[in-house]
Amino acid sequence: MAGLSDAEWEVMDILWTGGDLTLAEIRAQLRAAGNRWAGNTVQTFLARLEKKGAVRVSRGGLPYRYGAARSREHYERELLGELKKRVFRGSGLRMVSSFMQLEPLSREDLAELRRAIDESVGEEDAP
Amino acid sequence: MAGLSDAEWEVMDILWTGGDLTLAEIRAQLRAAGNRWAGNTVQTFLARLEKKGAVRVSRGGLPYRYGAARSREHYERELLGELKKRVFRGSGLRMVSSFMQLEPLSREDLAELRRAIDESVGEEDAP
DNA sequence: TAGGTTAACCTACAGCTGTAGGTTTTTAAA
DNA sequence: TTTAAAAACCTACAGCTGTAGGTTAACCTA
Repeated sequence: MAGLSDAEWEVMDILWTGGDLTLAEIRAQLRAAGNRWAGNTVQTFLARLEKKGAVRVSRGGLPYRYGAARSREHYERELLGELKKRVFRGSGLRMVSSFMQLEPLSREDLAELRRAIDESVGEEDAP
Repeated sequence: MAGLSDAEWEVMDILWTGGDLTLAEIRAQLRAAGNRWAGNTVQTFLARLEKKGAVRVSRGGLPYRYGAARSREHYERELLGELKKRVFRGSGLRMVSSFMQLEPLSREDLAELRRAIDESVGEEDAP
């Protein structure tokens, strides 16, 4: 209902790092990231994103300024939750370990991950 | 190009556990799993899945039998790879740790995960 | 063998997505 | 003040997705 499409993620990625931007600024950043859409394409996505509640448009003065209305984490959570349910039949462990099997992490990443786990366990132990 | 949609995952889930099944068997298993599609809906998805190369249809004798043409891992790999690139800007660590933050695992799962990590590290150390 | 039940096969249709092309309006510059 | 550029706004269209409804063909049963 409220998910983002591939192309919409690309636009939101700009907005999540950039604050409130004009169309020109968004286009410039997309180009810098290798994107080659025609100008109107971006506008279409911005309109759709506003309708979905993902983008907020400041209409005081032209050109308008576009900003993210919800955090990246919000959409990450949503996406990962759906993925977990749909593909990994509700098991977070299956998901994480499948991922680690299929896309092996470097030793440094593994070390960091273990730190994160230890932290998690620590939190659970806390009151 | 070759990804599965939500509904298609649901159908494939049956085929990945069931071997070569008839339509009636597939329908029964879907019903057992709580699915309420009309009969033809399943057939539509089977046809689309065959066209995509995900399902193999044995046409020797009626009723036909349907089976998975590619492994679940194949599609998991594809999906997670895309997710990693699109949403986590190529960082597996970011993906895994985001996931763990957003959908906390139980202590047992964390312990198991740590075992898996240790194993991974062990493998890396090997020749 | 005629009828009912399945399954195969064909068709449909609305909403979402990728990807724009026009048209109008506003603003800044000449 | 005419004019060009940018941006806003409207429209389009094909392919994918969810969700079926008809029609035909084949098999089982009475």
